[in-house]
Amino acid sequence: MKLKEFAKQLGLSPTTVSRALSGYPEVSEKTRKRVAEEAVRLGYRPNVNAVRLVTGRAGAIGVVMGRNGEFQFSEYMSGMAERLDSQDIDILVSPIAEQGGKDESQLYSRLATSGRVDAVIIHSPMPNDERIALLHRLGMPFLVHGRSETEVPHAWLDIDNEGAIRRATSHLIDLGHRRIAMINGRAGLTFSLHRDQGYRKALEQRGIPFDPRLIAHGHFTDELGFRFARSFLEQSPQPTAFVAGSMMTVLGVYRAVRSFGLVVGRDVSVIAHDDVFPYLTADNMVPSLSTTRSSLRAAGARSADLVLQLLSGKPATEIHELWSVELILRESTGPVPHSDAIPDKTG
Amino acid sequence: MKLKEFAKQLGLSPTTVSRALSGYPEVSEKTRKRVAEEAVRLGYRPNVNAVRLVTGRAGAIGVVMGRNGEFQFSEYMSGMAERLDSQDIDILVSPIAEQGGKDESQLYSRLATSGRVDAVIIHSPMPNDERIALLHRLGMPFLVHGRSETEVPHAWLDIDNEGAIRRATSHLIDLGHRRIAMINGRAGLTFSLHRDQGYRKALEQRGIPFDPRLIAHGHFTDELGFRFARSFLEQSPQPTAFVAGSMMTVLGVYRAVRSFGLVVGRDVSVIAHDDVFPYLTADNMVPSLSTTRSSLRAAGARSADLVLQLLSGKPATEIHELWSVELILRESTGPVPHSDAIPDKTG
DNA sequence: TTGAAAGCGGTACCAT
DNA sequence: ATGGTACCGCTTTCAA
Repeated sequence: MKLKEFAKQLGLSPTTVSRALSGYPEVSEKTRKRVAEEAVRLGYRPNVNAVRLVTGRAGAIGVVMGRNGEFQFSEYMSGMAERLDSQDIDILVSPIAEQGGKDESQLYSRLATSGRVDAVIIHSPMPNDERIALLHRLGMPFLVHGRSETEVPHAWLDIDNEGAIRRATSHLIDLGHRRIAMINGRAGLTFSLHRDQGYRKALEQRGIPFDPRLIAHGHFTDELGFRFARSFLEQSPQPTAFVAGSMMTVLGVYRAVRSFGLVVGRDVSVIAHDDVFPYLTADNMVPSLSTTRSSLRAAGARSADLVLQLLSGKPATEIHELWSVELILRESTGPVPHSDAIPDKTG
Repeated sequence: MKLKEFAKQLGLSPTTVSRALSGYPEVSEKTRKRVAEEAVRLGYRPNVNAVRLVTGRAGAIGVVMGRNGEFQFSEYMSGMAERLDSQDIDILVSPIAEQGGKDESQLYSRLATSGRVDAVIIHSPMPNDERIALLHRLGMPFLVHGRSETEVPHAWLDIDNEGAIRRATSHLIDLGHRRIAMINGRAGLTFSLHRDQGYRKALEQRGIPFDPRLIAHGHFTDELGFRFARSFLEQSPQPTAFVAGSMMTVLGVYRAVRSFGLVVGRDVSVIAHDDVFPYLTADNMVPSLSTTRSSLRAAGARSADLVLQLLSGKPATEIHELWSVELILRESTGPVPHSDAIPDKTG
């Protein structure tokens, strides 16, 4: 059913019908109501492609997905979807090309110039991210999930990674830990850097020297969690605590600790960042896991909001949101067990 | 840059340029090459919305995401994205409405009648799935990831869930297990039913009575894996083996087994279905986990292929693909330990 | 308050 | 092999 046909059935002009459906004020209330009812009854829906062509709006937000299907992705997307449910806006997931390569910028150029999206959301930015410069140059509105340090103005939503890890590390220090190992995300990404900084600042505050042998970077996988944790535990002296980047990482860390005949929460403390997944929860781990927590789903929902604001004209420079992170202590963190623990006297 | 303007710069008509870019045969090779080069140089890209309007094709495939961000989602999407990378086809993730409610059918109607997608992919179908009837009625091409038992003709790609679980269960029986617990997916979904059938057939073949107290259904979460496994282990006699529906489930199962002071692979055997995730692997579990394995990423890629075939005119009734599943034995499965094991003499 | 008509940016039929 | 032009289905001036 097309507009013209639908209008004819109502005995109105396409113009009036279009206006009625779009909520223009000059249509009489009576007419508007009748049109709305009949549209439902007869199943009339505007052809989105015609609307998009004539209005110049795509009615879609682009999300570029990393190559290796990250487990965090669906949680974030669910949040976005939830928020956009009421709006008539689509989410476009882009077949992504190689990491940071030429292909990737081509992808963004294509997205921008072909008019299939009104805005783009970028994930896992780097401090000096090319994509940000590129999208800015192309004039495509975008939101950064995470942050960058580039001069280029950009809207962003991020969690306080530095603060979260600083508090987590400080807490471990308070418990008497001195050799604290850190299993962080991929090197070079802003959030990994922020977490590194949080870790180092906490040590610094207490005058504990930073030991590069106690820090590792890589994807958030069970396997890397295990391998890194094992290699740390092979050191002498052993670390007595771990700060892990994700729930998946922690699975590997727990296994590694057990494989050394040690007990998490007694011999070794573990704390990790939790993005809150319905299928894997910190409370249910044994022992239950102390975490820095921030809902990724909520971030997705809020991201959708912010993009909408961006599209309705709010300047990118005014869209900066930093979320604080909860620190939730459970059973996986405890005092240093051995007599060689040096109680802290400075704080 | 618009077609008209671009054509003028080349000293050609819009018609010729359009044809050259779309690879029509009647354009001279020389012209085609020049047009292609200049398009890159001047950055000309057809406005997709204009193209969509005039051709009637949306250039997008719709995927409806479940409400609760399932962890499998990103893996499947990655596969699709990988496959569609070369094509100029978008993936539209729909803000999903309630499970099977009116909202959901409205969502599909909207997708179908508004022309934003050329085809839709349906997940987690039920034996008599309303969505299938609906999409068929609406004339929207669709692929079912999984299967249904409806009369309505539909294209589908599925893995052999029944065969996989039958083999897994048979293997456990071969090892001497008689009380085998099954933690399956959500009740009512086709794949859960198929797995139930595989489980029951394996028992039947060996004359082992089916005990409804040994089967449970629910979401694939760590927590449910734990709770179900514990409640099974509280029974007397205890089950000596578990068939689990997913990698997340198995995390809970392992924990539950340990909480009873039992050892997986010695006191209790465990086997699970593995969709193959980069972040959580069967090989790395302790003990390593025996699995029925099938790549969800590959399924995503193949799904994209099949949808493309569907769109190029292949009848839905000719698109039926059933993938067999690998059975991979690792350390989590072993013979029944106790003397009360009754060796099987029938097979 | 309503309607007529001019596009939005392409594609593809019909000529040449 | 190339060009002129009538659409695709809708929004939005402009006029009534």
